[in-house]
Amino acid sequence: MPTDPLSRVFSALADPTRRDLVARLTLADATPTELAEPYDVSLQAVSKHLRVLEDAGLVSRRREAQRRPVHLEAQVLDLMTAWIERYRRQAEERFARLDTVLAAMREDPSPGHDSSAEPLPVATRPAPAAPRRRRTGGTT
Amino acid sequence: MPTDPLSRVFSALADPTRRDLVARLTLADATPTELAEPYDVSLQAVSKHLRVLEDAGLVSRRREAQRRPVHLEAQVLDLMTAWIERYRRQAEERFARLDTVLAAMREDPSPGHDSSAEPLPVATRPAPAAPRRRRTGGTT
DNA sequence: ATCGTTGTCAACCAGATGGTTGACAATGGG
DNA sequence: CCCATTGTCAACCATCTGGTTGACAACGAT
Repeated sequence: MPTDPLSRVFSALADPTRRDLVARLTLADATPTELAEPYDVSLQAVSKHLRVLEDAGLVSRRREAQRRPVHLEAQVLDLMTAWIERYRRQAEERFARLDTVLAAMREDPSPGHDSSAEPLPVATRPAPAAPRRRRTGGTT
Repeated sequence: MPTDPLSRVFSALADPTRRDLVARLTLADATPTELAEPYDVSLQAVSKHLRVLEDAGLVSRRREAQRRPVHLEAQVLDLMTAWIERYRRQAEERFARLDTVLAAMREDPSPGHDSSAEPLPVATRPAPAAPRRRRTGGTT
């Protein structure tokens, strides 16, 4: 229930219909009936989808006579972009670091370290708690 | 089942534990046991999470003695970024267009329009109350 | 005042999801 | 050869999800 915001956004966009709704709402606000028109499901179903999007902060609804136009709140997308980019970048850096280490090893092959043959001590270190023993690693 | 790739990726990242797994894997490959260590769930549960991530193409597993190191495949993140950015940009363009229209209206207040107080006729048009037919039953 | 249109709420159902425990496959160390 | 370690598979369970239908709330029109 009190699912964190990021989970809600990802979850909201994990459905093709909801992604399509978002896509269409980038073009213009629209009412539930209009939004439902192209799909082969009941208006109620679409209403539920809209609720999910609203709970995720992706859309807002205002009241306007009988209709309730839905409006896209695109800023929330930035939340995801931020997360994704952060870790994509981090993954890239890891590769860069790994290259560096490999290069260094090639130049100075002094593996005087414990025989534990940790091949990529910097970039590959997994977790601190585990009985790290050796990591019979392939040199990739 | 044959859920589309994008849905699988979004869905995979809609879980905090799985996002954390991804985050940690940006730092280094790791085995399931190592990955499971910080969480308060069984190894089997983590194994399931990893399967979800694998099905989404976010990680790969290789075999290495008894262990199965998990490796992050960060490219897949680009899939999401592409989707998000596309529609974020589209939403922005819509705002830009809207500004243009508003500016034009200010310069050339060609009124005559019914006083229907539709403040944003172009970009916001939720539709002219068209006699949209009801969603007659199933298009099997 | 009543009716038609629009949309939400409620109850219900089938299937997916996340967790559990127990069994067992795979592999290297003794 | 046997066993300990590592991880997956299988069955089971509770909950969430997306869909349905039916009722009804809100509002404008007549």
